[in-house]
Amino acid sequence: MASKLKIYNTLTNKKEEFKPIDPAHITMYVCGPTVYDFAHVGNARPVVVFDTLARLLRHDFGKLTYARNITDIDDKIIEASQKSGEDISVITEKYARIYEEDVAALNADMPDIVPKATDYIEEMKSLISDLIEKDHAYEADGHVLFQVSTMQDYGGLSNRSVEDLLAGARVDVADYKREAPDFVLWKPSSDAQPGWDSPWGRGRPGWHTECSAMIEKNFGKTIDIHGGGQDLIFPHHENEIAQSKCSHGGANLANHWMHNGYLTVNGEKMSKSLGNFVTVHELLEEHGKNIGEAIRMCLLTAHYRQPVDFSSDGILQANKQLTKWYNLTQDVTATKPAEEILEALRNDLNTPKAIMELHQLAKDENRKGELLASAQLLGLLYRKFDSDLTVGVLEANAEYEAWLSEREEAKKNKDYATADKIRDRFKEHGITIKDTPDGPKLEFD
RNA sequence: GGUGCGGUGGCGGAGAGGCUACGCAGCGGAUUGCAAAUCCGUGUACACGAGUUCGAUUCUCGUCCGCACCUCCA
Repeated sequence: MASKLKIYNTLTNKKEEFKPIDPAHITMYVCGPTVYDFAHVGNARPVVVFDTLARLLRHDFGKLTYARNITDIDDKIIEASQKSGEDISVITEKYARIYEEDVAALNADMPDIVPKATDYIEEMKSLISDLIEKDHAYEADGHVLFQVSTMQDYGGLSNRSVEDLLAGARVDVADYKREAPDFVLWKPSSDAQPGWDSPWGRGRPGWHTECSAMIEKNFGKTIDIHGGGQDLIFPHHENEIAQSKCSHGGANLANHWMHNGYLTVNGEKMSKSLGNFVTVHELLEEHGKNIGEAIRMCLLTAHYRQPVDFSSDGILQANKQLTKWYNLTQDVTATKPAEEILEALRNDLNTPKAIMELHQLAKDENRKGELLASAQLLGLLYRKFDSDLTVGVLEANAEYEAWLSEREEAKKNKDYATADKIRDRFKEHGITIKDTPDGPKLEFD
């Protein structure tokens, strides 16, 4: 299918026409979580962004293979294990499961492939051997390091030059490194640490190695799209490129590199280290699973390369809007996504514009089917309508029921003083009563 | 210091060289016993300075400010 998709490519810092290697089969890889803790809303942003892109790609091209990895071997995990006394596999399996549940609540489909780092140890080892053979890597003190200066165009993704990196080393350089910017491909493990036998002794892979190995195994040398958060541009993606290119005779690892902006809190990046994070899990616990859709909508209200500021107010506002649309499309059958929406999305995934178009469609009596189909392309309005969609709607309760019928009675007798008194009584309980054509409804304030 | 992304109405947030989205809130009105919901109406905002142009908020340069990466981080 013909598509005029344009995406911003971090490699060139330009918006470019998307040129698939094989238009009949698109390949995309996105960096996933390191599973040792709950994912916060910032971690959820790439999930939602690339899930939305995946939906568009499937719509436009038909076949897409989308991979998102799970890092299940990492120093942070080892640390967590030593702290809690739990086995590493217990920790990683637990948090991988929670991650999948949380992400499902955001209506992000499971990727086609979810490779785990520990399933690719052999592939990583052969990549490392290959790099040593090609004189791009060297062994030192139980480590294997990639020698950055052996690659001429290192730094192309993040616009850094090897000279600058050599000159600007600010951190203490480990003494086994030949040069400051060299990075670890393999590191030794103590007996207490998990490790695998290798030609360089018992050890474990460095962080960047897994993605290169997984991509090669699952897709080959070059994929269409590689995605992740902006904080991965350097050093993670830069180093992936270095490893893969040097091993593959200069072939591009990915033709298009896409990076989403941060989720911020009061203008600052949401992050573990700043402590200003909110986990998806706790939001779901607090507001119910259905709030996941509102979180998704919030994340889509800003363009993916722009920062989006997190606030619970924003989520509630999104929820309100979704409820309106659900009401509007109650008896509607989805038809086809509107051309306006597709056009917006094909322009570097302009989701804010797409949402604006949803508002327009909502105004048009004759385009409800398109509204629904378009929203679903964005991963919204996917649930069957039911009256409990509203967050905070109360369960039936004998006492409240009694008050309600008392009030209905008063209303029937035009005894509005009593009716309003009962409304005030609800108010004191933090509940707002709303008379609708279907009878009174109660909502938490 | 290097690299990148930004500064748009009360808030959120698109956008294009000239036609100045959209949502929320606000205000006015319809409707409602009153509210809620709904519907109608209502707002010329684009950091600053210079330049290019018939015309710039949109292009160029400079200034100021914010955020981020350069160390683990989506």
